[in-house]
Amino acid sequence: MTRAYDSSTKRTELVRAARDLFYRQGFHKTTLDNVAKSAGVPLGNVHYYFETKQSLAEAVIALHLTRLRETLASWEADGPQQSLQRMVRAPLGAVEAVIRFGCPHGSLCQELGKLEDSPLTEAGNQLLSASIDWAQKQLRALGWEEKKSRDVAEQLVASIQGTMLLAHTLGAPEMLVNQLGRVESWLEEEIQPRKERSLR
Amino acid sequence: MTRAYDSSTKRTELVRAARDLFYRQGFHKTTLDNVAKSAGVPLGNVHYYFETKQSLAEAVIALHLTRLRETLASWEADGPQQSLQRMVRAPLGAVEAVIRFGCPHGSLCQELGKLEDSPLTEAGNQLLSASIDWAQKQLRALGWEEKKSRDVAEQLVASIQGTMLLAHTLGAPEMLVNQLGRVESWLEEEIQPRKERSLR
DNA sequence: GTCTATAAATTGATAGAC
DNA sequence: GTCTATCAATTTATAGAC
Repeated sequence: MTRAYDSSTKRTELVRAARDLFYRQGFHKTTLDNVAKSAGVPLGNVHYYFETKQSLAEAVIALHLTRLRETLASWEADGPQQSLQRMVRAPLGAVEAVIRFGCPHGSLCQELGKLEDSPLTEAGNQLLSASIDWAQKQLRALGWEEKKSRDVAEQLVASIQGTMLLAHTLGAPEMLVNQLGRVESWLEEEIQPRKERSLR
Repeated sequence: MTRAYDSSTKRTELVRAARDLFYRQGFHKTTLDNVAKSAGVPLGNVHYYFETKQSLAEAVIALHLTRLRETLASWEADGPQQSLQRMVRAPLGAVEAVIRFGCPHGSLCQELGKLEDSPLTEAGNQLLSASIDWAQKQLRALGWEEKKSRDVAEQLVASIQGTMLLAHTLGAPEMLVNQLGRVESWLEEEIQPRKERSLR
């Protein structure tokens, strides 16, 4: 079955369960039995919907991508600057999860990036490039040139990702809040520089 | 055997091999057989030196920490500002590895951070906190106050980590070079602000 | 200390009944 | 389509000879 959208409840439920478990335990540590149990499906039945664990992972990434694109689009209502601010603040909407498990996209990319010649590696990088491209688009909408908008978009996503990694590793929610605030201030300054910048 | 330093060639060789494989393949994907073969030691012999895979991982982290502290100390010769510059530039000394496998510390922390109540999680976070603490020490040596030096040290390490994650995930060495250059510029500006900052 | 052989458990994947 | 039962391979860990 190769439909882009599958109405099968069990298939959908398997992908949802896998996405959750891959986030909380990592891809390699999660077994098909874990996924099956979490989805309320017998182990053997998993292979009716997904030939291999890898193809299940591909469906998980596709789900991540769909959700991500929806989320990014939903941030665009009030103009580019507001959009970027929402991106920076997004992790604050799930502080506890970020502290316990890190970034769902970033941690998955780390893990999949170490596979050799796997389609999963390629699929995974879309999760980060989608965010960078979107951030660049916002900066372009502010009238920025190609090169500078790309540079700042990359720096922005890197800062957010690095902040989540640190706060997760050190188990420090207050660091997440504080450092995302600093990223936000930095971004504001990039967009609207003041000649005499006062310390906040 | 609980010696801090063990002259046993085979034990040392096992830890070295494990460190390398954990970096290139990840912790969960690496089997004890992989480690044994890479170290030139029979599988069964691994358990003479390390009771469990976890205790082997603890030794790997201890090795990382020892090396990291040596490296950080080696950067301190020419004053705080030079020290921090060396930290930012450090990934440039291993571009290919960073692109293929990410940051040895960051990727390990991501993976170990998802274990539940494991001593490995606690051990892993020292890899990042050691870098933050060291960076803060350099800023303190520049006369900075406690709070601001902590904030900037965290932001610096987060930026470097995020940059490595992005460049690794997207397989983009030029991004690593370019963005680390931007981090360096940002850091210079933080340390020696110019009233009228010219675009570089 | 070092090694071979193998146990014990896990896990991705398959077969085949219903 | 759904499920049970199980295979085949892998992998952590142990036993015991040398």
